[in-house]
Formats: sequence, C-alpha cells, structure tokens
Amino acid sequence: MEKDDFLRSGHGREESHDEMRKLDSSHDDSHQEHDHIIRSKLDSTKVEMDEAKEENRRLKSSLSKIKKDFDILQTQYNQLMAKHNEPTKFQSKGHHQDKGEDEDREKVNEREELVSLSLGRRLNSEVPSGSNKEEKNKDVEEAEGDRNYDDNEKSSIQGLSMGIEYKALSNPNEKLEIDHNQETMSLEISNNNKIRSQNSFGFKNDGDDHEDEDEILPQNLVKKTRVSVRSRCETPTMNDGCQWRKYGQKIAKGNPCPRAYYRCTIAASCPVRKQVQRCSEDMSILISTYEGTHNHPLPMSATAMASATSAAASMLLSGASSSSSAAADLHGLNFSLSGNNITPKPKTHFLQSPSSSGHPTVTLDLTTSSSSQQPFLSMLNRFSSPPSNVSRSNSYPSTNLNFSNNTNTLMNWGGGGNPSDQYRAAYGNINTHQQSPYHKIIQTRTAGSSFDPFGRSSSSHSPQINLDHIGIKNIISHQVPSLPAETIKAITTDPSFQSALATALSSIMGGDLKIDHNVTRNEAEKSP
DNA sequence: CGCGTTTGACCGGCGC
DNA sequence: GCGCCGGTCAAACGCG
Repeated sequence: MEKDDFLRSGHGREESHDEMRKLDSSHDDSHQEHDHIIRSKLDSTKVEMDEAKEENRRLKSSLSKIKKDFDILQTQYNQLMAKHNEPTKFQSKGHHQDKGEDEDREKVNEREELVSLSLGRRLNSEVPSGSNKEEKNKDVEEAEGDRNYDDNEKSSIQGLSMGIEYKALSNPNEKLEIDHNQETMSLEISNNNKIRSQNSFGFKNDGDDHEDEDEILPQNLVKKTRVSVRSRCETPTMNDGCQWRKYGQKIAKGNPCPRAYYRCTIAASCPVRKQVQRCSEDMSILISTYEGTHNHPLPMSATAMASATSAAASMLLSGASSSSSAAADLHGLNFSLSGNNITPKPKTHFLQSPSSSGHPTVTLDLTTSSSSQQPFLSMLNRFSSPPSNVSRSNSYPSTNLNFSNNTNTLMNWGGGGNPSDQYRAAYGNINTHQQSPYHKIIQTRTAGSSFDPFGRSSSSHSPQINLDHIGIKNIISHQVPSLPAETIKAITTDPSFQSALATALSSIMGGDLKIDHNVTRNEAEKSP
C-alpha cells in the first residue's frame, strides 16, 4: 500500500502529462500513436514499479534492522532500569575491594558498553568526595532522573546529555548522503583543563585513579565546556538557525579581529552564549564558540548545529577529550582530538581562538576540505536559515528537508532543488498522508515532544531513549592523562558511537516538526 | 517607539 | 597588590 501511495504521489505529474498527450492524440485520431503512448507509459510504469519494489525491499530490511536494534536497546535499557532499582548494591561498597566489588565493577563496565552520548554535567555542588564508584552510581541515578526534571531543576543540572529518540540507522556505517555545499568540516577537540576520564569503552586514561581525588566540580565544567565551530564562511556570521542577540564585542589579544559575544534569545532565560571571531590567520575562517545548554526547544534549523556541538562535547566528556592527539572519522566528520596540556596544538590558530581561554573546548573544524566531511556540513546548511544577508523580514528558517523517495540509503537528504519543493517533499507527504519512506520515523519523532539537542529531551512520554541511561558514564577530574591515539580513535570510530551520533542527527532533523511549527520567529542572525 | 547593536566601563580570574 | 585579559553590563545610538 505504501508502494501504491508512492507511485501515486511520485508520478501524478507524469500521468497528467500523459493525459494531455492523450487528448492531443485523440485530436489527431491517430490510434497508432495512442497505442504507442500507452505502451510507453506501461513500460515506464513497469520500470517504476520495479524501482518501487526495490525501494520497498530496502526499506523493509532497514526497518527490520531498526527493529532489531531497538529490541536490543530496549533490553539493555530495561536491564539498566532494573539495576537502578537496586542502588544499595553499588553504594554500600565504598572502598572495599572484595570479590563482590569486582562483580559490581564488571556489571558497571558491562552496562557502560552500551551506546551512549551522555553529555551530562551537573551543577550540583553537593557532589560528595566519596569514592569514584559512588559518584559513578550517582551519576547513573541522576541521569535517570534527568528526564523528569522541570526547568528549574534543569538549571541546576545543566547537562549536555543528548536526549535522543531511538531511531537508529539500519547500519551504523551508512553514510549520510547529502548534496554538496560550499563548506567542509572536520572535528577537533581540545581540552585546556586537566581532565581525567573514564569512559564506557572500558579503558581508563591512566592508572592514577587514586591521585587527585579532588575532582573539578561539575559546575565548573558546565560553565566552561565549550564547543567551537570553525567554518569557512564569507558571511559575517555562520547561521546556525538559532536566534542570537549581540551583547558585546571585544578585541581579543593575539587576534586583530574583534570577538563578538552573543546570547540566545529564543528563550529569555536561555543561558547559551556564543562567541564569533574570525581566525587571524585566515580571515575566511569563522570561529563560532558555543557555551551552555539550551533550556528550550530549538527550531529545526538550529538543531543540526546544536546536536553536532553536543556530540562533539560528548566526545570531550567521554574521554576523548583528555587525549593527546588523535584523529578519527565519524560519519564524515573528522574528529581530531588534542589536549593542549600535553601536546602542541595541531593548529596554532587555536591559541587565538576563543578556545584558548582555559575552558575545555571542542572545536568542530569545518575548514578542512574533505569529501567525507561534506555530508555533515551539508546537513547543517540544509537546516540552517538562509544567509544572514537576506532580508530580515524573510529570515525564517527554510527547512530544506528532503525525504524524497529516490534514495539509495536510509539517510539521504540530498536531491537539491528549490527549498520549497523539498519542504513539500518532506512535509507535504505527511500532510497528505502519502507516506514517504520516512513518514513513520517522522511521526514517531513528532509524537515526542520538544528536544533539546544541546541537552535533554523535554519529554518523558515520547518513545525516546535518552542515551544517558544506556552507556557511557564519565568521570572528569583534574588530570589530563595521555590517552593513546588508538583509544581515541576507538571511541570515535566505535560503531555504537557513530550510530548514536548519526541517530541523534537524523532524529533531530526528522523529528522537530512540532518544534519548528511552534517557532514563530527565527531571525537570521545579524552580522556583528 | 521598540528592538538590536555599539562601545566604554566594570568585574572577576589569573599570573607575576 | 597590581596589571592583564576575557567576559559582561548597560547607556547611547541607529534603524525600521
């Protein structure tokens, strides 16, 4: 039936063309021509039917994979929930090193092997100085509770946890095929703070678990963690779809270009700040640095960047941050990691960038030219508002979503064409109940409520899985260990991580319909 | 007139 | 304690 809808929706225009032609032919009274037309029409329809069948088959297999993944995650989630219901099991152990503790540790490790993009950082100042294990358990419990926090409570737990609706790619390694754009990107992570982390992949940064027990208070990290995006951008600012108000400008030392300070104005109480500065070495490079967590739903046009930055931040927190220097490829993103306390910065201009201020900073470097980086950037652009040089009255974000049918992979937003057509392709299908292959996904996503790509899902009823609860838990403290590059690569190339990130991006893009429709105004940001 | 930007003043952290 | 620097504030200003 989907196939029929597909055929009807996809080829209606052709049919009407043929109708016209039919009329013309009847005018000529040429039966031969008429037969020929019908035959050719039959042929083309046949071909299209075959294509539709093929498409259908692909989608079916994708669906089954998704189902399978979902079952697995569901099981794991249930296991976690069960474990969380027995908190004493972990808490009462303290520093004792007995066999039971080892068992618990194994369980924790087992649990942490699950897919997660936990970016949670908490402002709670009552973080006990107890054992790491206790803190870890507490983290899990708090993460569990995050979903239920209201806004007030959120303010005290400004996590970067990504509440991600489960909508996995059928294949984590599937590339996001998106048409090309002018900008390219890679990801670079630097960390100016001394950070030690333990992550879900079963490694620790070094053996000094017992030294430096005085960890950085989470609130410090919340305040200081930043995600910096470097992009080649001719316009004064890179439009990320969010709404910003400039509140200051400063000439930073070492860079003749002024640094502009923006704050998010979508919500009055939104703590998110952004700094925009041109790179002194290459004026065509724009460095946008984001800090904080949106405490409100974002327009779809802003979610791509927000999710990208949150994903990058997750890497920072998941141990990748505390690395020396490494690089990896993540769904077309080049993740290169650096900790400037350990190794020379791979790019000197970082010293002049806003990330040099001592904050743990994740930098998304969109400036390196790599075809594999195109998809992600295209994604950002696709969901961004028109350039800021368009008239402000017309600066509502254009959603260039295209869930067109002629896709070879599950995640294909390509197709180009004019944005309104793409919008129709994406939403028209939904409104007219002509199911695009992604209709169900969109519906599922729409069923959920708002989503904060920087932070957490604000819905507790939607069929979302906050990956906070199913995997990586990180403990960040003062010391920057030197994580082997292989380890970092292992993180970023981990299929689970890739899949989670891709899922995050895809779910955000596919699912913020509700949010987007609620957004009544989203001006393109003005140039500083 | 309202809203956003500009820009000098101010504040706090950090290093010496 | 002092100076430097990054970051923020808020009055003045400009624009639609």
